Amino acid sequence: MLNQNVSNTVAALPCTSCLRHSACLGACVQDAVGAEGENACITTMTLQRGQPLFRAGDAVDAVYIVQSGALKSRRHSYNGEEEIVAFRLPGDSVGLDAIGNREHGTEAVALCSTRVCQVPLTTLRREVHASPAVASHLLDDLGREIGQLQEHLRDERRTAQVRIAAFLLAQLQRRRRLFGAQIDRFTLPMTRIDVGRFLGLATETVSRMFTRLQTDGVIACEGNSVQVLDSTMLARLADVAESFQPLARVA
Amino acid sequence: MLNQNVSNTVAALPCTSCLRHSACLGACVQDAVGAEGENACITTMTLQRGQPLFRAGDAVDAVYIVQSGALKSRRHSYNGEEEIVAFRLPGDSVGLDAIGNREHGTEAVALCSTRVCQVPLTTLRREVHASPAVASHLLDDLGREIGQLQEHLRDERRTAQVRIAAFLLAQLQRRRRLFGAQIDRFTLPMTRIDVGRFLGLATETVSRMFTRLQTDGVIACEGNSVQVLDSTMLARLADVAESFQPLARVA
DNA sequence: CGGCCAATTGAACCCAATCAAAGAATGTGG
DNA sequence: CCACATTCTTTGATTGGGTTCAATTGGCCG
Repeated sequence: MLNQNVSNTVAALPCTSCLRHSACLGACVQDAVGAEGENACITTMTLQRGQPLFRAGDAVDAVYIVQSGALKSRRHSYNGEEEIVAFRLPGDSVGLDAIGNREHGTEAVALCSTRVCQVPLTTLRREVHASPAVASHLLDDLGREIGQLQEHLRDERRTAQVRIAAFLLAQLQRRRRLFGAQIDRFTLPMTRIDVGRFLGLATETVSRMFTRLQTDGVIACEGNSVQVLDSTMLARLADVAESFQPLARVA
Repeated sequence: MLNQNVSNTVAALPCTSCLRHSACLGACVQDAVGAEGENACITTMTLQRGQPLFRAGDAVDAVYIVQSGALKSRRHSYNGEEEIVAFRLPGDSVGLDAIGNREHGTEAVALCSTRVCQVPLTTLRREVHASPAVASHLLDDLGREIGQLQEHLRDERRTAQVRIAAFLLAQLQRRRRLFGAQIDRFTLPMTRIDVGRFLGLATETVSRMFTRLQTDGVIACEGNSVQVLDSTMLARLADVAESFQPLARVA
């Protein structure tokens, strides 16, 4: 969509200009480092659509935080097909999944014009020891990463419609957390193809589920802009849809 | 199977008696703490089959390392069905997925008589700051946790037979890494039901795939003891089975 | 022995993948 | 600015793999 010719700029912008400052690992590191080390620590860069932040096999030398835009973390299966492991939205850390490794196992690609904040790994490792706040923040982000993956595993047993509903809700919930507005109307930064490769569904199935949700009056969408008309029904589809039975809790 | 009446014993055994000492996070912490704090730091406990190490909702106050036996990390879906997130084998950390949270989101249950080593979270957090080795080890274990979850996500697109083959290989490879023997013959600590709830398959499908692998001469199994007859074929089923096509690598 | 649980096998059904094709949207080059 | 190319999206028809339902066997334990 917005495919301006923005080059891969690296600037020493102050991280304090970031909207997500309070919840940002990078900002936390910067506070620990102190103002004097500002320029040596945090840098920002802008990626255009399709541009990789890092590739699989690249050395792990930094962690990134999304300031605006969106990325997908992906890898390729043995037959060469794209598998999307996670979408990275503003406030998310990128590259944490390679911590403990020398090389990245996945690659991160911008879905649209995207600004990220870079924290060198040497700085991060140093501050983990120096600052309890940084260590705590890092563990929080890692825990979030694990939690999201575990949540994603739920999809294994779900039907296509439930997966789509849960996916939309996840997008909603995360956006609700980040901002405080635009709850019922937002724009998906990823294509239907991306959604399919994230959820393990064929593109056609994704499309069909979107149209079904539309005909059922749950959502209205035009292209990638989605409006939630009946959030109650959407939540019911995502959660309770599986438990219309008396639901006896297992001991 | 082996369901002796072993009670939940807590003893101050020295961690050095553990076979997996070199690769164990707990041992690493103990080295950092020093010998004098030995008794106050690391304790071991034995669980019998079905006994929980911790439950969902429990306060996160320790991390555990499996010394012998096996556990499953599970939770319950909205309709009350068991979802198995991971199996924990000797050398694995248990409870790391809740780091960054106050409460456990999953519960860990022993699959058989199991001995685990307990590292209090206060000790761990303290040593993360004090010892670079502990910090590095912790990040390694967290990275492994994330890597396993990402690997598990592959299953989404795979057929039942490929899932089972990959599952057996994962068990094999991990056991091969841990010990140095029993490569082609081993005993699965989990039931077919557990395998199904881990892989997102019906129990009947798991059973069918096992019998198919048997009739194809890939494995021979009697109960939970599995013997791999044709490891090449097993690996081909798990990996290459998806790419009998000319396989054009995506750019 | 009877009850319980795990495992196995068969038959019918169902959801999602696949194949096929056309339309919409976006970007490119003349 | 328009024609063309490419990618994305949508819809229909068909197929297939896995679930579901159902029945049977075998082991373990009270």
